Amino acid sequence: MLKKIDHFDLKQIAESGQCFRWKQEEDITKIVAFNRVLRVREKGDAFDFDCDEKDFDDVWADYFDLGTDYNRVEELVKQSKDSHLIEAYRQGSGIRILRQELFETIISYLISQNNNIPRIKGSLEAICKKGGFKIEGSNEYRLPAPGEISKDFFFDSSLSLGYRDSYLSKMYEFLADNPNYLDSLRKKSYPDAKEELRKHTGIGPKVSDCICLFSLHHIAAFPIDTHVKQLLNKYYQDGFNYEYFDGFAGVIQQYLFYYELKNK
DNA sequence: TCACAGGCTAGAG
DNA sequence: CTCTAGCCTGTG
Repeated sequence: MLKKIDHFDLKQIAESGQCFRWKQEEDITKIVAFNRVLRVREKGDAFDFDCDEKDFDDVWADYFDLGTDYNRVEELVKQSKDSHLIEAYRQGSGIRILRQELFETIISYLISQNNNIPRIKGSLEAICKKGGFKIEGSNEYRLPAPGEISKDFFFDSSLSLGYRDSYLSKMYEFLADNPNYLDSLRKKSYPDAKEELRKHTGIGPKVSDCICLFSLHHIAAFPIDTHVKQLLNKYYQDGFNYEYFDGFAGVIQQYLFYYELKNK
């Protein structure tokens, strides 16, 4: 089905560092999420999604954050008189903050610490394959759920997790014992969710913010990793005006982050 | 060889 | 409270 979507650029989103299970296959972007596989192809000024209307409305519209008014973000950026941000926005205005599945996001960002993107993707892929749960009608595997794996599952050097293996092991065990935990997280405010997530071994301020932003959609979250830290020192020596972007700081962070990586 | 990669923990001060 | 060594592993 064909859809026109504003502020939507597949390449920019794929390279914005939110998602580790998007794959580029020639002119098709293959998205693995919610235990499904979605193929998208650009067609002129529209996008061709290989799903029906109902699937799109039920699952993907929310995933792509179509309910958020990115025109308002655009106005905010343009009125900011922040020349660096305006340039960053010019190059990354097609970025959206995805609403990703909570469990998978927690696992992904536990792996992400002190790590690089290819290795993060490789670890996730290896975990999914080792789990062995194939997604119907595709060659992709879904992430095994808590309770579906053995106790020593992650202590396996072929997964390339390094010291993060015990973090994942603990998280899986915890969630298997606390089946309502994720729902309770979804109901919390941004500060409460951030604090709650930090109680787990392996989740510090940055990882917690990433989960809040890229899954729970707390747009005020502003994850500070090594690149954002550098960019803040470089362009915002007098301090970054978080108040001005109140409620949208996370989107702004994405524009700045994307620009920084792209022009390095 | 060595730093560093989308940080965090644990322990010292 | 703040500060930082050490941590798995792959890459250039």
